[in-house]
Amino acid sequence: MCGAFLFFAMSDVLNIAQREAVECLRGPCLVLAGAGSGKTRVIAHKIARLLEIGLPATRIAAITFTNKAAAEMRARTRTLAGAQGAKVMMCTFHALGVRLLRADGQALGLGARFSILDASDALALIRECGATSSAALARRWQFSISRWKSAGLTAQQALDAANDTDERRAARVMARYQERLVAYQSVDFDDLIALPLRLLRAHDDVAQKWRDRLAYILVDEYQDTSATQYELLRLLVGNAGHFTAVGDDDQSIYGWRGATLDNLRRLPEDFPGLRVIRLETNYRSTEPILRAANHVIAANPKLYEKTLRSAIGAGEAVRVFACLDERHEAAQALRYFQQLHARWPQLRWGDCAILYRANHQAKAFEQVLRQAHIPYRVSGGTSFFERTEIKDICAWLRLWVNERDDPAFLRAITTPKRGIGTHTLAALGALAERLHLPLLNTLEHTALATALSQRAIDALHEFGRQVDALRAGAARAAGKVPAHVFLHAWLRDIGYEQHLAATAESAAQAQARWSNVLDFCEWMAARCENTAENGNENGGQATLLEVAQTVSLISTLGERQQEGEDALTLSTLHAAKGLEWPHVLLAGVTEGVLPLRPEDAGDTAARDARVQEERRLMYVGITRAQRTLAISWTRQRKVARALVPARASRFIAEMALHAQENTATAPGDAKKRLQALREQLAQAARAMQSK
DNA sequence: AGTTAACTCATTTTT
DNA sequence: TGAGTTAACT
Repeated sequence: MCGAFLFFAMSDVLNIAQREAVECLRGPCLVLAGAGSGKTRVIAHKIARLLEIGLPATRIAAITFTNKAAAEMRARTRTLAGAQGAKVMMCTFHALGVRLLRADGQALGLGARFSILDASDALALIRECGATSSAALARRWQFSISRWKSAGLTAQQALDAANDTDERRAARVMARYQERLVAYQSVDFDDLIALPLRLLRAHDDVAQKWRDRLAYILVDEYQDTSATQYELLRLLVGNAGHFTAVGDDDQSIYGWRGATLDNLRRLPEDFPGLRVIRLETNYRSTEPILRAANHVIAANPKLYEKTLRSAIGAGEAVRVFACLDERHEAAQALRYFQQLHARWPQLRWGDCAILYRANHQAKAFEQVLRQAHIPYRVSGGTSFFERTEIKDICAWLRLWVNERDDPAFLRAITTPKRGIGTHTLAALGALAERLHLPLLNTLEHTALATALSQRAIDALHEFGRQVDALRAGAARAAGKVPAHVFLHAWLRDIGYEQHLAATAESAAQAQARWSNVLDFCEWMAARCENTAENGNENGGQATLLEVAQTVSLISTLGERQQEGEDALTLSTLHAAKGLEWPHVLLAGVTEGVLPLRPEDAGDTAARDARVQEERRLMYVGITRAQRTLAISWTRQRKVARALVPARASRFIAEMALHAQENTATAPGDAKKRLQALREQLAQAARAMQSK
């Protein structure tokens, strides 16, 4: 029985609900896809089906939240539908926004060659506009500005609506920030949603054009959409509403970033013809794990009734560890995984994960794992594109694309160092301001001769020449010279490797950074080669340019080195969404940690909302586990600097483990079950091979 | 420009 | 408590 189910799960045969979701090809469709219920499979099959009934690939769009998800979807679709599948537009909401703005931003006064500021670029600019040295204050402003923008407010409207001096100050910072963005022809992440929305609202012809172009839209992780994204979506699908939204209200964990379950609530009202299809068969986890998950989430109010059923069947009971403190917890965790390993020698560390609420909780685990020589990797951390060397290169690319990007200019002109200091830049800045010109266009101005030494002027001219070389070289190279050859030549020209050698703290660091730069070039070159097939009409000519224009939207370079590596994963619950492991330990399931300080939230309603989202976080954590799940909590927790007594999270009680836990299966028994499970897996694998 | 000393802030972070 | 960042000094 189990073997049959596993075989079924692994093959690409759809179950009844999945088939229903795939065949619902006209009008609005909501697929409520529980954890592990095969939603990516459904999306890929649905795209294949749409192509099959004759919809051109270029008229289908599949929208995701992460580039990783988009890449995964593309791979799955390509497998199913071949080259046609690869031509479907699969991108993030933000990348879609970029396309809309590049094509039609003119209507808003935005040229096609705008720069995209990532979160840290934007923060730096905001800080400058507010003339503050406090990072915390700047971050608060950024948060306020982000909220206002997402609500579609202008700086003036924000100022009018401001209630206190703090808000008024933030609104004034926003006004300056917006002016600078316009001057620099730059947009931030929020603009990538807010501006396309404004565009489509204000220009019906543009909206109509895109509605005609995008005949069918699929949205993944629909529960994570914000109000703005929903509005954009509504304008794009129009009244006919040929779309599929795939999501799970129980896995909505990004409320603090503007995601709202209202979008799920409103869907049946806004689209009366909505078909709602539930995927409730879970192909990932054993019964005890899903029972725990179902029990926990049952404590939340229901938006859509849904219960996960395991296709895998019986398994080991969920285990709970009470620990004294974080160190003890780490020691227990280590012992637990070592025992698993002893019981099951073939266990790979890559099959194991420790999940927790906040990043700092990783530390204790890292310590014990390092001591025990167990390989591990911590998910998250500084993303590839946040690294200085990559941001340096990106500054040059931004400047190449957009000559008005002064922040990029300032970064590029000082990396590598070329004897241009604050004095020279101040003179340049003053002149640029007087002439209302971008910094790049004042380099050659004769007026500089009076203020600066010949040496400084020569340095400026040399920089200008290098930027021109990048431009001209890129134009000539387009389509002829492979992108990486061109990029390497250019890096040599600006002497970037020497710059790294001169600025790094050690030779090893310089080497590591240089290899990151080379990886980055390789990555861009690879993107150039397949830009054409990613639903891009004007492929060929300007591809390196296009890649350069969108690098800000990417945070990771993809998993390459991890392939051969067998390491245990340490991850936050947020970062674990969408992933799965055979063996999972949920750590720090302590009241006050998960749920995290519910008493901090304002009134009762806010507190309830907080606990509900934390409960969904717990639910996400539980449903990451395939075979075994363990939970640990500590009798102490840190508040500020002090340790205070703590108790088990309310979520542990809600899991209703008593029956399973107290009659915990004897070790021998558990061993047998695990053995049986493994045999079933092997059987299923054999069955697939022989097929 | 580089180094040290003080200061700040601590939840999650797809783009 | 401790890391990470900034500011000031050399």
